[in-house]
Amino acid sequence: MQTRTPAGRTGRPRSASADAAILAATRQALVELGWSKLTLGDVATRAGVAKTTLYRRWSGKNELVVDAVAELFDELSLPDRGSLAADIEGVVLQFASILARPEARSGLMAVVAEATRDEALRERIRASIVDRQKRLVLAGRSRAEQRGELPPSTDPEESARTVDLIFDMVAGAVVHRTLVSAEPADEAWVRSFTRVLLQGLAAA
Amino acid sequence: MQTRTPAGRTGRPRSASADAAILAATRQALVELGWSKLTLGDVATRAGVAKTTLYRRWSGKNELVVDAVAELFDELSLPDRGSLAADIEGVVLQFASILARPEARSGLMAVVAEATRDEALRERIRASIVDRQKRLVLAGRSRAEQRGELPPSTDPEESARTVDLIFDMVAGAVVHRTLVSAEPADEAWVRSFTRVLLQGLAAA
Amino acid sequence: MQTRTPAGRTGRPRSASADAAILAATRQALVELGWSKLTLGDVATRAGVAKTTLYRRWSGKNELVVDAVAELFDELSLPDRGSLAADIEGVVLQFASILARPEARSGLMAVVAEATRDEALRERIRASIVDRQKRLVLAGRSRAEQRGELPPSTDPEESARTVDLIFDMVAGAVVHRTLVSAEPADEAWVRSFTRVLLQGLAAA
Amino acid sequence: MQTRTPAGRTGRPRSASADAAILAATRQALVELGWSKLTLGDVATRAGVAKTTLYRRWSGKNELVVDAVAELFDELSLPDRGSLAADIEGVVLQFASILARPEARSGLMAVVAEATRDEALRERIRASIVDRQKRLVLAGRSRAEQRGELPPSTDPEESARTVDLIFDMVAGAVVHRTLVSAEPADEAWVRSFTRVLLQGLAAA
DNA sequence: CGCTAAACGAGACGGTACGTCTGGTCTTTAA
DNA sequence: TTAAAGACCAGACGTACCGTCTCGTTTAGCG
Repeated sequence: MQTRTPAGRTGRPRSASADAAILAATRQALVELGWSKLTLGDVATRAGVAKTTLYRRWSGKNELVVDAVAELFDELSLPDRGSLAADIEGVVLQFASILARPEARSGLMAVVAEATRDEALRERIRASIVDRQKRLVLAGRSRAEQRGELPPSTDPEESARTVDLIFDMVAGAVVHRTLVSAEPADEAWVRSFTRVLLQGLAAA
Repeated sequence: MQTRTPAGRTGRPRSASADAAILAATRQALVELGWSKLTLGDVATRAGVAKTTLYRRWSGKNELVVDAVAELFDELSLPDRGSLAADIEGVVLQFASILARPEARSGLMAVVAEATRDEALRERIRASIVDRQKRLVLAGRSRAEQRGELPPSTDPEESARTVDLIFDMVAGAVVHRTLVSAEPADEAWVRSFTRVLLQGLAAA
Repeated sequence: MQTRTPAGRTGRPRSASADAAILAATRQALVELGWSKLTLGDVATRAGVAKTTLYRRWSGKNELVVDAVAELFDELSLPDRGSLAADIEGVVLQFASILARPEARSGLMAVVAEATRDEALRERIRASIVDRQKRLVLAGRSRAEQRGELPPSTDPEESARTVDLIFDMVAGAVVHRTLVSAEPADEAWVRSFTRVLLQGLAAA
Repeated sequence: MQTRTPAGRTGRPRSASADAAILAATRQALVELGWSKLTLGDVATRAGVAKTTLYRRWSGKNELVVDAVAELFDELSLPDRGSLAADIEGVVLQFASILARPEARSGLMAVVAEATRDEALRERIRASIVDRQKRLVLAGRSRAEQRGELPPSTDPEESARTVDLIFDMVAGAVVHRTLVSAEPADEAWVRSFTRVLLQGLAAA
């Protein structure tokens, strides 16, 4: 088993492969069982790891699931489709396709629910998932400015507010469509939604 | 404890007050403990009721919480504030204020998370909560048509699609703002959001 | 499953058959595994009972084993073999044959060892096992007095001291012979031992 | 840290002081925790030694405790008090005073209990503790023969049987009095016991 | 002197049992 | 028949030790 250099000096170093195996096992268990029937003992067994090894790295189910789900969103990218509207449609479709995967659906919503009572968990979600993907909004605007589709932003505070609003509207609408209304966020829906969003932003 | 006449004739009748006591106890437990630490035994104790009584009426934790949360949304109404934009701002603010309550936050998100793996639960949520509140969107549009702010709708299918889109955007954005971004959906934010939404709908 | 009337009024009564099944399973596990490898989870499984049922009745491994072992000694009796010496030989042989059983050996010594650090356990052992069997010494003396082999006891305190001494000598010697020296306490040994004991008591 | 020459040739020699530190730490832990709550990790920590060092020298908890307890009995000696009876009283009192120490009580009984299911451990106990102390019985008889209190022994086999019987009676009675009856083996008790034992042996 | 090889401390590893808690069911007496 | 009470089975929880294993680090004797 491969190892990595630990912070401290002495003692057997932690296995690096164990982390990856545990996160992969967590996602697999989310697919098969969902969040509420996922048990850490089962995850450990699937990962070929002892329960103690799992608890040595994560303090509980919520933290583990956040990390397992966060990795899923790293595959998001901003494809260059020629126009701002098309770029946004593209990334919204990618987001919808991730949310269509069962490990993302039940994992993400469950930790968000738990986070309503746990400030530390909320912060962990924001750091690992939300803020991490705001890069997409920023990249989209910067590319649109280069194309001349948008004027260069002047007021940075106003700009940040707009980024947050866009993010809440995009993520919120896709999540609600997918998970609550339980309808697919397909191309037609994404096109309608994107048109409303962009026209509204342009007019406001 | 008061009783009501049951359908059948013989035997001890079911207590009518038990239902209300159980739902109230459930909301109280959601406030204090959150969904994941809420136990049915504890709810029964708080309600002054035996566990068997609880199981006789609800099949499990999820169903109970859905009913307990659904009652919260019945207080939503569409105030007449003079214009479509103002009406929408009003109802969005009401929605945000409900979501600010802890029993709604953790209860709602948790059952939505569970529903990702449970078709029957998803249907129950849609019936008890979502579809039940679409009346607000319909009432808003009908009032706007009467005021002449909107032309009368012609294509009923197109109309239903628009209602769904509005609902996903409103509910999704408020939920994401409140629970994920963990920022308050205050008047300023609601005004910005409403403007983008209405302008976008008008242009599209 | 049979039940017995509980102290309280309401609620499902405890299963009486569970007690017997658990004690029997404990003895079986002592035979197969010994004290240190006996686990309460395994005992529960053998008894066809949930762990909670076991913990509801006994507070831990030691208390359970004391009760399981105590039952073994209830089969001791004082056979009438015609003379004091022969009676004593008989009961010592019975005692040795119980100690030859593996469930008695490892169970008894282990709880005695634990009792060195646990006053409550020591008291439980004395009440359940030791004092309970002093009846044999008393019965033996009373029968010997009736036969005229011993004069009637006069000083009750002196008499109690003698009973204790006899008990310590008999039980101690048999236990040490059987468990420490690991030699069988067979008829020859018992005869030698009994002769020394009785002659010594007679002379002193 | 001091070292002793090992059997092999090369490599770092084992630390001699580690053995003593470990045995002392074991006895200390027996006093504070008793056998069942004594853990090898804790003993290693107390001794200022790594767990691996401990396992390099002893194969497990039982072997370690046997060695730790065996050292306690090496301080037994046969004082010359002028007569056989007095000599025996003296050594029985010494034995009782060792058994009054908590590290001896819980340690000794626990390993005896374990030994009921472990032939190798039983042999180790007999070699390290029991047979090692039979020297006291032999020394006592030889001194009594020199004094003329006893005739010289003729039949060696008969003689060995008697030594074993004496040992079982003495050790058994003191252990039972101390650990099971939980009464002190004080001078008065020892005198009563010794009188019965010697008179019995003399008569038989 | 440096080389070699075993012993050292530290601590992570896969396991196993702990004693507790919860979920959902069942069995009693009382209303 | 329903209610309250509480025992029941099943199984997950998070912790503690077990005995083993890998590290990097001494520390002796031999060349």
